Amino acid sequence: MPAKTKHSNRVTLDDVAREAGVSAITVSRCIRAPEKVAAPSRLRIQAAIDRLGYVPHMAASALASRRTNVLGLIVPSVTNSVFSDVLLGVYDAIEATGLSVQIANSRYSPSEEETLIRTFLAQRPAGLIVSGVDQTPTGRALLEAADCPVVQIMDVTDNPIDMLVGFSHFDSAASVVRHFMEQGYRRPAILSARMDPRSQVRVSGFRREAERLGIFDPRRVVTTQGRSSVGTGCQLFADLMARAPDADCVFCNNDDLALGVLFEAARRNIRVPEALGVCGFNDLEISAYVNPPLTTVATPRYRTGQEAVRLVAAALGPGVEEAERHLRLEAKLVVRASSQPGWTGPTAT
Amino acid sequence: MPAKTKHSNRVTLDDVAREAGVSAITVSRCIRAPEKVAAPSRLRIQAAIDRLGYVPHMAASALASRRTNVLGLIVPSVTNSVFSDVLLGVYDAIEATGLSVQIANSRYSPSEEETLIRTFLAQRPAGLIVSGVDQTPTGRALLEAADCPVVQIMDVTDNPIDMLVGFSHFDSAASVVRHFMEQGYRRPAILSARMDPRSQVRVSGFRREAERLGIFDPRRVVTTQGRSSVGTGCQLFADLMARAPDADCVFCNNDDLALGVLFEAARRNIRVPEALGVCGFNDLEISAYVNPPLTTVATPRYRTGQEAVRLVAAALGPGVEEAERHLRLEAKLVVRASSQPGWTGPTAT
DNA sequence: CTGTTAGCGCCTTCAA
DNA sequence: TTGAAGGCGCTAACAG
Repeated sequence: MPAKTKHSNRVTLDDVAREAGVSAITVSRCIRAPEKVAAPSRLRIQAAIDRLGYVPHMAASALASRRTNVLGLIVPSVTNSVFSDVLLGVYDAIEATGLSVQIANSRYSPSEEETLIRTFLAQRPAGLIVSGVDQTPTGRALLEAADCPVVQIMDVTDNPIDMLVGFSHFDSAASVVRHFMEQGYRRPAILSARMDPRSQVRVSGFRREAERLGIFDPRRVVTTQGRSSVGTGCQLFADLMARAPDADCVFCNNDDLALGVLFEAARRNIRVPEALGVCGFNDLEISAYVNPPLTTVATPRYRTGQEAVRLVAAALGPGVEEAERHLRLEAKLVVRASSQPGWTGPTAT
Repeated sequence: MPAKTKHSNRVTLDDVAREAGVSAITVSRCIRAPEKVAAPSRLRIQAAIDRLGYVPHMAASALASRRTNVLGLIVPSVTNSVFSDVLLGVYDAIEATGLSVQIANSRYSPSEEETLIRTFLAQRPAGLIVSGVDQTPTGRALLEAADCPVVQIMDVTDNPIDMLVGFSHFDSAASVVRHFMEQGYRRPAILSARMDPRSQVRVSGFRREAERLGIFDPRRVVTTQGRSSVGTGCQLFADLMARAPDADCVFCNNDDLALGVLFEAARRNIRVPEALGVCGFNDLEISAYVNPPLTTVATPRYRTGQEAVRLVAAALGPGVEEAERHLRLEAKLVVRASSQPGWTGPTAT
């Protein structure tokens, strides 16, 4: 039998095997489970690997073993710091698992998300993490049929696809309204950009609670389709002042917007929190340092990423208890000066 | 509902072929180059694919064709907005290419980066984008030996590995010193956190230019190993005030730090820009909106991501002209109120 | 335009 | 502890 002709100059398992004087499968074992290979062989193999600069071929490995170590992660945005914090949690948690993350960006588009779900599934991922609970029907069906663990994150729902790590946007928004009320504010406004499903839920949470307390006024709801940013916050606040100058406090659907409101209010010499209470959403790092420090809702973004990975890893292992599959985290109101009229001026932190 | 499924009931190309009454290779062609398949067959195949819910197996495809469509991207941080903007550019540019991005996070560690280079190479990526030009010798050797296009981004060097898209950190920093000088400041300070290679170059750019102009004072160089953040900016500024209260302007190695300085200065009733000129680096979105608006160096992050992908795509196609392989972008000083003593108070934007 | 023949590089199974 | 045989699902290179 003629020697197999090699069409590429790649170093393969066979090359290493020959170099080490063992068979290919032994090299394979030596890489995946070194303890199952005798020490002498192991040493020779390792030496051969180093000498030849062997790098395993993942695709071949995936094909033969029918599994990949790819954890797919679909987020609506890579720039939004909300999701970059989730990423951080994911990356930190992934280390212990031997999995590798692959991020995809749906740009807040359900149909793009569906395409990405397809793409990921084509790679037979070890697991999949998707953002939110509002997949398209087809996307949902694909995920339900997927033979890998699936985790929905950043929101809660009554009928998750598989596993879930999230918190209630509705409740968070409602708690902000109550906080304003407790601080003595009576004419709350809400500012919101890009109306993705979770933003919408926050808006309705705000509305419901305000209605319940008898302090809702539709004039004080200002939204835009544009993406959320500090600049948008300035703009929306200007719009609000034009439409409903009587507003005495404002819930911004995220911290970017709230920061914009703070800066714009400063320019207009509107005193926060005396003349205007401000509350954001997410608790970005900067929010604690602006003047006045921003009251906001701290969302468990890092932890969400971490836990999602943990759930996938657990599902890949022996068995998961049903109780573990749905993790409802808490988003906590962090009260700072921007919503406390009793505040007395800038102080060093 | 998920997991634990027996792994033999996958729909394969053969299943589709049988269903459509053609051979597997025809189905394969129909997916990759529909125009090379007769219309009737194509219709039957498409119908079969839909009926069976066929999803191609990437690993098998990669193995057989000896190529993947994975573009590996190694960044030192996923949360740093500098890199998330690069990501945005990458994602926007990738669409036209049919490639798929895979991000890895080196956490500013050269050795982690080396590991990631190995991991990526194991997947036979279509291309690789790495941050900076300071890979470990081994990492560099791996990349030089890689049989795929490699792009270094966010910095410049005389001997790039392969292709490059970046700008000069040294020159940028020097231009900031000159700007301060022109505005009448004479005792410049520099604040810097996490001393990654690019930050270091900026510090030396600042130092050299200040020395050249005869206004350098080592007391006014304040650095820390911690990661850069708004809080760190507050802290470093406090340190500076303790060490060298005579400083009349400060170059912050990035906008996070500068924002912290602005907020901390406000708390200390230090007037910017009259008593203190402030300049940041990167031009984050928020910097234009704070009070006073922040002078900073606008770095071409989005474009860097875009161009890097374009270079890879071009290298994958027919032929690239040598001239195209090294792209030196420009980082531009954006002068705003925080460094212009002539500024007269807050104004709406 | 379509099919046949061979692998791609690795891992599973089973035997030694 | 190690090895031999076979195949994972797909595609390059040729025929037809």
